[in-house]
Amino acid sequence: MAAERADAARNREAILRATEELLALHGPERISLDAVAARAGVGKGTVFRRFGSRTGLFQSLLAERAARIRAAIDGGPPPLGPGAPPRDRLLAFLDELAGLAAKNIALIAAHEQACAADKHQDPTYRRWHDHLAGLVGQLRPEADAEFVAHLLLGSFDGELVRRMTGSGGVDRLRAAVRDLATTVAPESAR
Amino acid sequence: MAAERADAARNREAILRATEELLALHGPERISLDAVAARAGVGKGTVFRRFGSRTGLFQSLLAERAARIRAAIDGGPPPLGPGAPPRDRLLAFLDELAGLAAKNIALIAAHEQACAADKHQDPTYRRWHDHLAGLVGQLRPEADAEFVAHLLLGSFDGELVRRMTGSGGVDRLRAAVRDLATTVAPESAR
Amino acid sequence: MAAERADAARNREAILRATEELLALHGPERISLDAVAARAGVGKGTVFRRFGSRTGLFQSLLAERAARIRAAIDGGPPPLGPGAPPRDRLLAFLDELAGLAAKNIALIAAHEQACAADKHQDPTYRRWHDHLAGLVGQLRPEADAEFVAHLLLGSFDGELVRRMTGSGGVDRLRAAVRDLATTVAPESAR
Amino acid sequence: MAAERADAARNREAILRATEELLALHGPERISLDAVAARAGVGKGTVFRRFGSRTGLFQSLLAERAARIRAAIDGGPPPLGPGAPPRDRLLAFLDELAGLAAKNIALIAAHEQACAADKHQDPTYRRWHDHLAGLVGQLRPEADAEFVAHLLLGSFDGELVRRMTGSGGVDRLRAAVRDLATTVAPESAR
DNA sequence: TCTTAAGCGAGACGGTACGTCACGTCTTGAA
DNA sequence: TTCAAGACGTGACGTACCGTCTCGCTTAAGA
Repeated sequence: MAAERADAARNREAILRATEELLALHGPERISLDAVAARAGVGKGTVFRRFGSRTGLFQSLLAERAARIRAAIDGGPPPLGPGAPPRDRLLAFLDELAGLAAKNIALIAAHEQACAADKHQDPTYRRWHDHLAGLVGQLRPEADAEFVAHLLLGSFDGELVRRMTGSGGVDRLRAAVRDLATTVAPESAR
Repeated sequence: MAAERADAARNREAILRATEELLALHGPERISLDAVAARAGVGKGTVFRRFGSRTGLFQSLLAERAARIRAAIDGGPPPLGPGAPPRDRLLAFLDELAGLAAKNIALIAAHEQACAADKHQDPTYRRWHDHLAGLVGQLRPEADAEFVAHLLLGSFDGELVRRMTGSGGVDRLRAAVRDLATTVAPESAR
Repeated sequence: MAAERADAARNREAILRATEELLALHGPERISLDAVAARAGVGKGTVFRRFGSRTGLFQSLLAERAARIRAAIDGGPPPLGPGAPPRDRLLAFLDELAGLAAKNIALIAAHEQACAADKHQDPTYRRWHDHLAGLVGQLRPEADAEFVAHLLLGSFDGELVRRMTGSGGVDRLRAAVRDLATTVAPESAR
Repeated sequence: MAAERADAARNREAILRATEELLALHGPERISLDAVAARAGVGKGTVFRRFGSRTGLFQSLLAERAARIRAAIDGGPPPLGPGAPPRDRLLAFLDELAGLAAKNIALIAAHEQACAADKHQDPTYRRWHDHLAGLVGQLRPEADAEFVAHLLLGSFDGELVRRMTGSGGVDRLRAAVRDLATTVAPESAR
């Protein structure tokens, strides 16, 4: 795999930035890829070459936003990173996701509508899910960890996040998620 | 309000049946309303006259499928209906939903993609949510009942249900939901 | 065949007018159907619904421009219409075409590039060709009338017309065509 | 001007041969330069470096096919070459073109669609046209030789040639062209 | 039973956004 | 350092499908 060409990288960046700006301006709805291309100053074909489809574009953008969390989980310091007890990691991770979701409501919403049925195929979602399932498996071996992990991630559904932060701010979301995690993994566990 | 004309009722029925058949045949993806209209043997305008939009069509279909549950909740015998302790009602309700979801995966998926951001506006969803939130509020007054109710309903996300029933059958889903409910509302509660 | 809907007719007209205007403004090259749609104030889908393709659009426009000639040939007064001797009809027809071509260079050029290999399928071209072939067949029964008719229509090739009228005006084209016709059908014939 | 490098010449040849083969295989339509490059076993950039554009490629191929005629006209033996009376040269030249066209229908068609509006700029076409115009000018000084020459070349339009040879074989085309030439330049002339 | 108008059915229509295609360019690596 | 390979940028094209609109017909209520 050769390195990405310089112009390709530049355009990739421009497209992602344009998408962000449009999300900020118009909300998640009806952001046409034509508009993205126009704002990025590239042709529409370029958008499709780079990202394959509407789905791919939003997946890439989400992956970018989530890169920091990903790094922290894989090799960062505890409690997010490896080394801390599972319960602490779980709480820290969900708290981190809550913060991310609250700051990226529009992106999350757009991502959801674009990815639709492929939600479970999205690399970022899978990573989060696998991480969660691993922790839940440790904390509650008798539970259906895969199922519980999906449900926990349901906390960051776009519409739900909008409602929660709309009345109560990010703190309401954080508290609710924390309470949920505490229920799933009571202090007695580990 | 005059009674629905005989032909109108007949067409309404034909459209719902055609939608079901297409869902069964092709899965939830890409069922165009043109196809629905064609299979129902009616014009496309009729579909929109009856159901308003793609969203409305799937909402109506879901409402139809959920009618039995609705009746049971509102006035049926315990434990689903009024009268039983909240914890029993919760478990019974979620179990009922699991059965419904497992039998209507394609419809659920189509409903999700059609309703997208309006999910929380759907009458059936709202009814389920309000019912759940009420029960959760009784069982765990300190929790964010609204939030928890949404999370619980996340169990019946189309893609998730497909995965669960795909490996483990409806029993896996039922067990997981039951376990979840038990966690949220431990026997000690009430 | 039901009558064309009122709005459809209005849009059809708007699209044709927009095409004309763009042809007049930018010449025959690179008139995108997006631009046509935008100028006509309709969606692109409408253009394609009405005219099927780029080819169909220009064919329709040409047919419109040629309608007068068509009517004159089919039922107008001599020498263009029926009744006059073939030689007179031939001369009159070619003269008429020369005038039409000179006034519609941009359209002709666009039509050519759009229709490309389908040139012989175009209804207007076919009508002209058949008319010419009929006359030639009468005037010179020994000749390959079909072939000659195509050749004569070659006089109105966009690029050629541009060159002829560019240096010599429409009169040069008219004279050359007349001379050609005289050669093909000398006065002695009929 | 340095001699063409050996590999460059080899590539040039490979590209022309690949183009011919694709023309023979798929007809004139939709031969993409990507396909040409792939079949020639070279990169697409090489095609463009050698021939400049799609237009240039087909022009070069046509020029190659027409090289024999070109040599015969410029310095070959009569009646094609210099020395014969204009009328004989005209007839011989058109007959030669008819043979060439009949054998290269696909190329001619591809050439036309590629060159489109630039038809008159093509070196081969210009050479033919100038040659014809010269002869016509001698035979019929009173005629618009430039115009007539273009018209005569219209005999070798791809679609027309296809039709003529399709029903009647190359002989029909030859006869029609000969008859045409006889009309333009009757025996009495010169 | 016949008339009539209100509602309904059918599908043509308008529009938006998507993804494709193939041309011509340009960067990168190899000779 | 020059040239080949092919990844890249581009934007027009045609398509799919949603929701609207019009027109002709059916139904049901009144005479």
